Amino acid sequence: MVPLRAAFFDRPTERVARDLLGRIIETGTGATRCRARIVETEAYLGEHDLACHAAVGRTARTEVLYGRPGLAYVYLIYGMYWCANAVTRREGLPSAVLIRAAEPVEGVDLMWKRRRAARRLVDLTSGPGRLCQALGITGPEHHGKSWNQPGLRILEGRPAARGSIVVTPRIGISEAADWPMRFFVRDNPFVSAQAETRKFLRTR
DNA sequence: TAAAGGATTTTCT
DNA sequence: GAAAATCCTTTAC
Repeated sequence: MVPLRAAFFDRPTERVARDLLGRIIETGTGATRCRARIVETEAYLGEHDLACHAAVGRTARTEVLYGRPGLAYVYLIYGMYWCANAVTRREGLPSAVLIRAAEPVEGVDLMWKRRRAARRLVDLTSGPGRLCQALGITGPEHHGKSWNQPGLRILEGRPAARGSIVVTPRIGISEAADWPMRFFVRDNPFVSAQAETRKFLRTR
């Protein structure tokens, strides 16, 4: 399978977020290779977007967001979990897509080992922290690296059909004006079980 | 099923 | 010192 190239990520962030649905995220090589089909993403648009880490400007933490399209922005959340993003748009424009959920397609045994708390299959990769744990993505190992290299890749796969994609408005899940746009595959069981998503699915 | 609280560390006020 | 692009467990209805 073919990895996505930098040009894929050098486009408006919302476009990249939508187009990543159905693509294959891959970690490891040989016996440790794991693959999963991306089913949920979020768009963080830039300094003007209060939901985006780059809203605070250029700091040590946000430096990678200003980097080349196609880099991995990996950060620690709540002191415990890693979250993985793909940097979008040209160098100097700080924006990224958070990969929130995926559907395991290869290396599932290893995912079960890494996700000790998981009881059901959907617990493996339904959420940004869970996904990183299942795939073995960490800041020390992967932050600032390219998504197009052995051991850390996003492959072309087959993009999700347009009719199967749901896009939430920035205002629509919660009242917060700084809520990000969320993109996901309709009715996919791996779409994050986060309360706001469930609420949105019920009321639409 | 839902709501609440704890874990744990970095970042910024 | 508080909040954070989260997850897990416990407790309550």
